Amino acid sequence: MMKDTACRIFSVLLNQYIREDTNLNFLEFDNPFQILIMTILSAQTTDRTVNSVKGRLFEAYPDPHSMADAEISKIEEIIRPTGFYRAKSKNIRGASEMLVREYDGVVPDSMEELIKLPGVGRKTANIVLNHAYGIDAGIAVDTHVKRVSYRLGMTDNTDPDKIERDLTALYPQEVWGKMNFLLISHGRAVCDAKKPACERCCIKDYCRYYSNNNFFG
DNA sequence: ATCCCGAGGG
DNA sequence: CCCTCTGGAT
Repeated sequence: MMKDTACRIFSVLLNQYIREDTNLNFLEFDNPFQILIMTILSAQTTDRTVNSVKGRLFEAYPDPHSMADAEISKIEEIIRPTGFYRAKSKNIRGASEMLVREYDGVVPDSMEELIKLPGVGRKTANIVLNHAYGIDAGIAVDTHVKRVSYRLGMTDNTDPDKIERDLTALYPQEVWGKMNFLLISHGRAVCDAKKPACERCCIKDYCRYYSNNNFFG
């Protein structure tokens, strides 16, 4: 794919997701703690479900200090709809405690330190670095990024490391974090693995999967 | 009834 | 490497 096509896809997606007002907290680069928590919460669920609990959660526990003092059972009650709620609650509380104890309540800005936090692996850490700090941490290739970028034709490979290289070559560094978010969101909301909603896809005109009638072979 | 696919643990 | 955790979408 040509770089100008890739950049066109980026701006169409960005406008679409700003208009839909979904998960704008991921695009705000000003609250690393809430970005971290939202990212942990987002595993194995939908944007809508996460958005449905974030108000109550952050109203009760807006920062690492209050979250570190929270009753686990109270966190569980709030985030239950997002699934894996016992592990997530324990991790969210544990991470908050570690932030208070070891980092003065400040979310660290390096991969090594982030992945020490409970519930934070390389994918989550990567997204936090990109969205909370705008730091060059490459592009985290999860299955959504893999599927969407492959369908669009941004890569011809299914190896995550190769896909990351292809995507980072296609986009300027200052856009990696946002593009990473947009590919994941689009993969969840529209470009479904089994039943992609191509009729309402804002970038279908750029998609080789769509133009080939949802078929590769 | 089945899938989701990240993190952690065995 | 392989398994489990969960509610929600389908």
